[in-house]
Formats: sequence, C-alpha cells, structure tokens
Amino acid sequence: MVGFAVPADVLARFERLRGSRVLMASGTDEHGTPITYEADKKGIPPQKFVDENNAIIVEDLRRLGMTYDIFTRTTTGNHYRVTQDLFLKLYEKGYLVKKTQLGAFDPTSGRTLPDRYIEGKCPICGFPDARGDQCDNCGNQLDPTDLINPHQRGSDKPVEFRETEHFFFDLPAFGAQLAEWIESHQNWRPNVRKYSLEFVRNLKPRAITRDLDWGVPVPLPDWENNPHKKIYVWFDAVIGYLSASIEWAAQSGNPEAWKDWWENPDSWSYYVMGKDNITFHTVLWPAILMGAGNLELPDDIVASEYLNMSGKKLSTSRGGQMIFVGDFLDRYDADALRYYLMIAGPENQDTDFTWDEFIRRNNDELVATWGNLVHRTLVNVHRNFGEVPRPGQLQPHDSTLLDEVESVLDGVAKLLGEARFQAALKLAMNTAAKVNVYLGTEQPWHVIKKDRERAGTILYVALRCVDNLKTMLTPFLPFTSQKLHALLGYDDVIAPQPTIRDLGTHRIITGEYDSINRWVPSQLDAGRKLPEPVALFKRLDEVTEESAS
RNA sequence: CGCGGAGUGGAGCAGCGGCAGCUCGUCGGGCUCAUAACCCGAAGGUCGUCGGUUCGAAUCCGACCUCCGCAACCA
Repeated sequence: MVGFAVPADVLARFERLRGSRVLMASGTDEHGTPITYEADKKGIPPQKFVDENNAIIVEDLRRLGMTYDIFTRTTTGNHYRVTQDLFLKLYEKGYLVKKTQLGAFDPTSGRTLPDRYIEGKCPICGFPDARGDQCDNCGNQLDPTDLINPHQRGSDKPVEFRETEHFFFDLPAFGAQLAEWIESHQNWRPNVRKYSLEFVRNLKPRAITRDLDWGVPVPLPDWENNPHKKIYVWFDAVIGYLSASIEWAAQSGNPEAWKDWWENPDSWSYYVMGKDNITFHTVLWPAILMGAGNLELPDDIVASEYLNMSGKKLSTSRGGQMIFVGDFLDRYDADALRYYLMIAGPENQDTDFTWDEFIRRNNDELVATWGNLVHRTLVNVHRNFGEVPRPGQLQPHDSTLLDEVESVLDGVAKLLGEARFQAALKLAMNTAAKVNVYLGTEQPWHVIKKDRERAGTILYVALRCVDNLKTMLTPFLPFTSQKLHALLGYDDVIAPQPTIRDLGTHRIITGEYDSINRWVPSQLDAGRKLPEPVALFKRLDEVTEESAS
C-alpha cells in the first residue's frame, strides 16, 4: 500500500503547488472474507481486527506525510448509506439480476468459503493439500467440488456445498461502452490499457452479494435483516472513493462540495493502485458509475508493479509481513523512504527492495547530490554574506544555467502530469548535479578572496537554482523542502502536513492545504537575511538486514 | 497455441529505426566551500535466443526460452 500511496500524494501535492484544487480521498477497505478469516485466526471479532489495522495504517500514512483531504474507513455509517444508495439505484434501473448458484460454506458460521480457502486431495495427481482453485503440485485448475475430502484451509473442519441465491451485476450491459471508453484513453500505461481491453471483451454478470455476516447489508426487504447476506466487498470497496468524498464534503461544512469533482466534467481524476487492482478501476468501478449515471469516470489510472522483498510482496503492517512502515519510520526519515519509493519504486516492472539499495540511494543521491548542493550553497552564502547577496551583472553562463533550471520546472511539471514519476525525479536530480558542476567550476569560495561582488553573483545564481529545485522536489520530499524553504528565508508553508482528527465514531486523516500557484521561477530578494544552515538529510550507516528487520 | 507485462555492461534502469545511454559500483586523476562531499577521465554490454524486414534494428515482424501478473467465488 505504501508503494501506491506515495505516488498519489506526489500528484496531489504537485497539483496543489501549481494552483489546482485537489480532493485526495481514500480509506481502509474493511470488509470481505480475508478480513473475517484473519480475524478468526487471531480469535477476535472482525470489527476489532479492522479497528486495530486502521489505527496502524492511519498513523503510518500520517507519518509519511500523505496529504489526504480525507482518509476514512468503509465501516462508517456514511459509507453504508452511499453503498446502499448505489446498490438501489442499479437495482431500480434493472442492472441487478437474481441468480442461484452452488456455493461452498462453513457449516458452523454459514460463511462463504472462497475456493482458495478450501483444501483437499487432488483428484488428478493425488496431492493431499490441493486448493479449491488449483493444485499446487500438478498445476491443474480445479473446482472445489472436484476435491476428494474437501476441508477448510488450516483445519480439518468440513465444507458444505449448497445452493445459494445472489444478485449479479449485469456487466455485459456496459461492455461496448466500456470498450469504447478504454479505447479512448491512449495515454494510459500499456499494462493498464491492454489488460483492461482484454477483460472487457468477455464480460459476464458478476455477483455483488455474498454469504457472509460481515459487510454492508443488502438494502432490500427479506435481505436487509438476513445476517448471512451482505454486499460483496469488491462492490463496496471501490465505492469508498465516492463515499469518502461525500464524507469530506459533510465535514467541510458544504455537503454538496463533492460534486465539484464527481459531477464536474472539467475535473480530472487520478486513481493510483497496484497492478492487481486494475480491472476494478478500469472496468468494474466505471461500470458502476455508468450504471448510476451523471458521475465522472476515471481520467487516469496509474497502476504500479509490485515492490518485492525476498520474492514476496511488500505490504504494510496489515499483511503482517516484511517491512512494517511504522518501524521503518522510527528509524528513518519519511523523505528518505518517499525518495526511495519514487526513484526505485515499481513503476514499470516488479522491483526488489534491498537495504543496500535504500542506503545507497539515500547516501549517494539524496545526501550527496541534492543535500550537499543545498548545504554547500547555504554555508557559503551564510558565512560570507549572511543574507541573499546582491548580484552584479550576470555573465552568459550564469543566465544559461538559470534559464535551464527554470525550464526544468516546466519539464518536471509535464512529466508529473503524465504520472512519469521516475523520469520527473531523475530530471530534477540531474539538474541538481549540473548546479553542483557550476559551483565546482565557478568556485565562489576562491573568488570571494579577490572579487566579492562576483562571488556574490555566483552564489546568488546558485541560490536561485536551489530555490527552483526546491519547488520541483517539494511533492517528493515535503518535509525537507519545507525546512529548506525556511533556510531560504521564507516564512510561509509550501508543504503542509496532514493531521489525524477523531470524529468520535472513527478517526480520519485530513488537513488544511492551500492551492496557490507556487510552481513559478524563484524570485529571491537580495538582502534577505538567512538563518544558520542545517543539514537536510542524514547519512546512513550500512545496516545488516538483521538489524533492520 | 488463454490474455497481458517484462528480459539492455557487476547492480538498478532509460532509450523503442540511424555511431549503445543514465545512476551506482570498480580503476585512475583533480579539487577541497560543503554531511570524505564535489568534478574529470577510463575499463566494462554481440541490448534473452534464433530467424526475417530494412541501406541501417534494443528499437519493426515471426518463432522460441525465462520471469511476473491476470484467467472472473482472491479482492
């Protein structure tokens, strides 16, 4: 999840910095069989399980500096209402059809058992621990009813098969419309576009209710009070974007405010996720929106590949595996993690996280290239002038550098607009390296001994460059950029941080973020007093995997 | 022949028809204002394999191999 959350925040911060009004909304998805399964395993009720998870995730995201306008939960009354309203709207329009199918159940709880939670002897190769969807030994795909001696995963509890009635969402009704819509988005990453088109080619009705005692109640007579029938989690999870927006609007004091995005054709919506979630955002959610009518469809789908660790998926605290974001942030700064995730994150292909790589990126790139440029510039200025020096006549190469850095402001903006984060970040870092070359060539620390005005001019140019680079890096490195902003003598906030607000019923991440266009060339006034510089980043010692885990 | 993504110097990646590039690492040199940092130079690749198109291919086409994801009751 962190892998997906940080790019979203970078986009949100960038858009606000260039003056756009932004609504960043998300939340924890708290329904579904996996939740009940994990809760059972821990021997606690689902509600307690998701409460604990949410508390951890909210704190992690806040510490990472995720500027959500609202980060909420799917177990709120508001979410239930919005989900049920959409369900009814689709029902009334005839997009929901009732069908009977054979399902697998836990006889004691009456809960549905997904195929992969059922194990038994493989009828083909005799492997004793084959799963209901596939045999890991012979690779054959199976149906749970094929299994010999089916039982529940991790126990010897029996499995019951019986007929069950469910509502199905008529996806084929939207097939042509979806295909056309996907086709029209040439700008999507190829993995998103091609896979979605393939998926749309062969749509079938999809169940949107499920036999489970944990979830949003089905808002129909005979169903509403049935403790064993709930709305299927895939349906309510994607609605979380909309319900969070509606909750945000209510909190903000203007309950209609969400419509500025959801019912406004001029708005632009980014959806950021891992690649396993693509079809939910390119097919299922758009189909729901189409069925509901008058709600805006996604404009850009930013799907990242997986960040692996030792070959396994990297998750947040929730999966309980690999790296715990909280532990990570106890040890390292959020900007160091944000930088790593954005520069080395899985934008185009699966990536392995390694501690060596993390340390190296931090020390050689963040500290050495950018941090050092900032530090050497500020130290020289502070020591010799104590304020922004008054420049003399700029020489041609001074202007050339300044012009180049200012043009990179546009370059980075263009790349960020296309969600090409790595390219954007690399462009900014390469530009920082060029300013380092400029300083190395001009050597103001030597010039100062003979020509104070020229040295001041060089340092003034370098300061302006640093100020511009600060602007471009703020979406990626909000914490250190804010510090640098102050070191450059400004006193306003360019990188606000989120706060956690307790609403009594639940806690949300929210914040006060302005939308002033600050994505403009630096205008540093000569004579402005500068504070004593401090280092922005920490150099890290090599760690062993053991000490960090 | 189920569908899609990906295979580029030691590592990580960019390029996607015109002398093979970036960051790191390695080796050599310079500089010394700065968190021993910064700069310059060098070595290192038959761009997964085989075949084709082309004056010319990482780049287009075909076949194959390998890895990843998906294959609808996993969300």
